[in-house]
Amino acid sequence: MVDRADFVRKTVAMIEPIRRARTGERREQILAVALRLFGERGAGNVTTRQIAEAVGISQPSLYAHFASADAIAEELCVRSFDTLQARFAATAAEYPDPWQRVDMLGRAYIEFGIENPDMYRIAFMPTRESGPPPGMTFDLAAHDPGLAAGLRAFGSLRDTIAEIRGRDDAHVDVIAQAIWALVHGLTSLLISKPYFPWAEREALVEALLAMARSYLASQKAR
Amino acid sequence: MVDRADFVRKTVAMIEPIRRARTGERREQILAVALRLFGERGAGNVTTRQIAEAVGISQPSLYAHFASADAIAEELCVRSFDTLQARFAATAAEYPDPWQRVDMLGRAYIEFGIENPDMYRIAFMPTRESGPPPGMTFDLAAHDPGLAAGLRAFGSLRDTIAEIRGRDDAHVDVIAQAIWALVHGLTSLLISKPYFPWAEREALVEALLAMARSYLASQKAR
DNA sequence: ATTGATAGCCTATCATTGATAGGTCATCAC
DNA sequence: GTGATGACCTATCAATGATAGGCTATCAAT
Repeated sequence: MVDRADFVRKTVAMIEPIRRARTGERREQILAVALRLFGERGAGNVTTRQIAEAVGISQPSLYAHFASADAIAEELCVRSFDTLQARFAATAAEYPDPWQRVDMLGRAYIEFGIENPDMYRIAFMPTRESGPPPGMTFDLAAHDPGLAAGLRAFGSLRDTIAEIRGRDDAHVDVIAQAIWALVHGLTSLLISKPYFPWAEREALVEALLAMARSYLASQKAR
Repeated sequence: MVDRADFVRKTVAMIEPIRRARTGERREQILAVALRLFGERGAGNVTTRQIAEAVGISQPSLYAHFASADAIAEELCVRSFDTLQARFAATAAEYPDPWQRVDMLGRAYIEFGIENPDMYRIAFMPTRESGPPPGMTFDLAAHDPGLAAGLRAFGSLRDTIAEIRGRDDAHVDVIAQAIWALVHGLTSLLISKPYFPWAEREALVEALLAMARSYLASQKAR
């Protein structure tokens, strides 16, 4: 199987004139191919050899462009979450009412996760626990780019909660993190258990966001 | 490294009289060792050779007791969730008031996840999406024992919601699943992002459960 | 045009991993 | 005893991520 693919690649290389990709060009090509394969077979079922074959280069050549196999997934993940951030920014701009905005941010988040299950999985459902080695609690982002990208998006939610609760409220972080947990919970379950007999998705989303709303409302009344 | 461990095992085997474990005995021993190693290094960082070495047998011998490496983790996972079910049953018996019971079930769930991060990860944060092959939507449990075990526990929550909302309320499933998503969200995030600057855990738990409570209360008032 | 450096690519090869094949032998029921 | 069972072993696979070391297309500076 691999030998045959390798044979094809070599044969093509003999017939076609040798053309090398320009700096950065091949790198983008690898990312594009990897993204496609991730979508087709799931991120966990794609090997470096499959990527290399699809690109048309040898497997070790990948390492000239990326430090490791994970680095490829990581970069795709960061880029993917940058689009979430953009979506959040657009949503925030569209809904001046912070109450409505929280709702729409939550929906955008869940939607993003469902549309990009592989990227979401890499960022927030890692196999191994991520994070810096013990004793290094600073610079978390450098050790978990996926988290860093996700959190830039998370900022929009936190700002909106601050707008509702007042910027000085020490509870803002608690509420923002709780709402994050809430939307993450549904998103990750829908991704990891697609065959579960779920209730209608819209009803679930609405119920969860209603929980957040009624909590915020009850807190406001105090 | 492996050679040395192998040498030690062989030497011991030469000195000690050959003693074979009785049927079922070795199997339990393997599970116990695997559980310990999972806790020490994380479930994803334990290899079959490490387990075999710790048990004192050769790596292929594991396959006389388990069909695959995953099967070991799977069995531990099922057993682990059976303890959650027991905990749920005890909690349900202790709190006759369904409102209070929902609260305590949620707390028990989160606690369980934090105390058994590896088992929780295996059951609800799989690397690949679980489920039956396309076209086979029945008998989900047989294809995902971890989920099956978890859902037996989930039943307690659903029953409690039914007690609050009335058994005929079609919304019971939506609410129960939403609350499940809610507690799962916090649990999985605390497990996968332990280094994140979380707010105080108790405040987060309380905020999330308060969200569920105020939603249930607002629904009741209608 | 020549040259030197950069970088893209290759072949060969590792170590590690989960898993299988086939044989040996302790144990136990009869 | 004796045969069946099954626990165990050695040898060996194929697949995977990764590294070592060499070749050469490309391009800027001379």
